[in-house]
Amino acid sequence: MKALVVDDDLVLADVVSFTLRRAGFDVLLAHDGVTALERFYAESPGIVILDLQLPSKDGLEVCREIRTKSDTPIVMLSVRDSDDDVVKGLALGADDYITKPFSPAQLVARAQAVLRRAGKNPLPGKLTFVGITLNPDRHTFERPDEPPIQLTQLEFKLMETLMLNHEQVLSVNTLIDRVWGPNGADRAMLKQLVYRLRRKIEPEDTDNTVYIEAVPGIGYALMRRNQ
Amino acid sequence: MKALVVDDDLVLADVVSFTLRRAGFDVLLAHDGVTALERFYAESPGIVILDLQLPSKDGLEVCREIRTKSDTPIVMLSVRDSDDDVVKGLALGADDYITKPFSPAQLVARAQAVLRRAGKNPLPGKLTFVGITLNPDRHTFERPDEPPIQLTQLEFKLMETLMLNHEQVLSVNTLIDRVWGPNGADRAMLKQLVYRLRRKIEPEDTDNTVYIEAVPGIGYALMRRNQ
DNA sequence: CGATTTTGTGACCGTCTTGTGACCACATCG
DNA sequence: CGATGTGGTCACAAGACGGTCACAAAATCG
Repeated sequence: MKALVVDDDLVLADVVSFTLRRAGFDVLLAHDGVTALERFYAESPGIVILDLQLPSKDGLEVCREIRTKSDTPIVMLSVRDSDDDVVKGLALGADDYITKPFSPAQLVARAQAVLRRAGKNPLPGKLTFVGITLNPDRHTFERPDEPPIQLTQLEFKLMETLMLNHEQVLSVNTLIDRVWGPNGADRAMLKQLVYRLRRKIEPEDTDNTVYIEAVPGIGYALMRRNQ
Repeated sequence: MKALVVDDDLVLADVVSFTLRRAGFDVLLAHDGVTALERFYAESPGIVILDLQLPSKDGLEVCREIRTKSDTPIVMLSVRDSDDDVVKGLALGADDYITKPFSPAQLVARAQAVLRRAGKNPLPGKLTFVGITLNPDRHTFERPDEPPIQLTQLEFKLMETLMLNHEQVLSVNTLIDRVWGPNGADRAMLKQLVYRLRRKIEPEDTDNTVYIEAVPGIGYALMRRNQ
C-alpha cells in the first residue's frame, strides 16, 4: 500500500514517513503541491497524507484536484485548531484530519481507519502485526484460521496501544493514560488488565505468535515470538 | 433535481456544490439569506442545503419562511455545539441537519435520504441490502416472497440508519442522534427500540438474512447472516 | 369523542465488565 | 537477614450492560 506524504516541513515529513513505513506503508514524499500532484499521477498511491500549508500550491487546492480525478482517501494535517480549514478540507473531499501536534500512533490509526472505511483493504485495513489483526469495528482480535476473540473496551484500548507501538516498551503511566485517560487508574488495575488480556490472546494450546512482555520497573511491550 | 445551497463561506459553498454535482444534483448557489429566498422562489429547488450562520438574514429565518410557503426538504449545516440552533431549526421544519465538519459522502447520503423520505425521489431508489428493502413511502420493510412489515417512524429511522451503514457498528450516541435528534433519548429508549425492531425483522420462524448485532459497550450493527 | 397504536418509563434478570483486595513468588537493597 | 517493591494469579463484589416485560402517557385515527 503506497502512501503519499505531502509536507513542506522536511523534519515532520521525515517523521511521518518513518512512522508510516514502520506500519507497513510504502511511502512517497512530496514537499510542495505541484510535485505532490505529479507524484500522485505517476504513482497512484492508495492514500494521501496532506499538509494544508504548502508552497507553490495550497493544500486545499491539491485536495480538490486529487478529488476530481479519483476518490483516493485523503488525511489532512493542519496546525490551526481553527477548524475553518478543516471544514473546507472535509467538504472538498478529505476523509479525515489530524491537528498538529499529533502522535505517530494517531496518524497510523487514522490512516488505517480511513482505508478501512473506504473499503479498500489491501491489507484488511485493520490494525495488523505479524499476522494478527485488531478489528476496531467489532472490537475483536483475530488470528488466522481462528475464530475472532471478543475484547472488552479496556482490553481493546490496551491491545491497540501495544500494537501501535509493537516491540517497543511502553511505561506503565503511558499505558494507563492511553487506556483510562488522565487521572486514570493505578498500577494494580493495569496489572489486572494485562492479566486478562493475556488470557485471551495467549492461550496455552495455540502457538501464539505474539505475547505481552513485562519489563520490570518500566512497563510492557508486545513482542513477536522468535522463530 | 435542483438543490439550493445557501452558505456565506464561498469556499465551503463551492465545495458542497461540487460534491452535490458529482452526485447528480443540479446546484444553485446563494451566499446570503435574501438572495437565497429569491432564488428559491425563482427556481423552485427540490431540496435546500442551508447554513445557519448567514449575513443579511439568519438561517433560521430563511428556514421558517421557506417552510411557510412549501414543504421542500431542508438540510441544515451547523457548527458543533450549537445544539440550540439545531433544535430550533428542526422545530421550524428542517428535515435533517449535519454538524461541521462533515464528509461529502455524509452530505450526499443525508440529502438523498431526506428526499427519499419526502417521497420525491427522482434519484436513487429504495434502500436495499442483501435482498431486503426499506420502502420510505409506506415505512415498510420488505423481504423477498414475504408480505411487507409495517414499521413505526422511530423503527424506520433506526432501520434506515443501520442500513445506510450496514455491517458497521454505530455507537449508541450516533444512533440516538439519528433517530431522536440532538438532546434525544437515553440508552434505555434505544435498547427498547432495538428490541421492538428486532421482533419485527427477526422473527424466529423465518430464515432471516439480516440481524441486529449488539457490540457490548459500543453500539449496534446490521449484519448479514453467516456467509 | 373513544379506540388503537405508538412511544416513553420503570423494573427485573442474567451476564459480562470492572474495580478491589488478597496472596504468592521473586528480586533488590539497606 | 528482613523490609520493600515488583509482577502474576485468584476470588469476590459492585456496577454496567443488554434483553425482556408490563404498564402508563402520548399521539394517531376513525
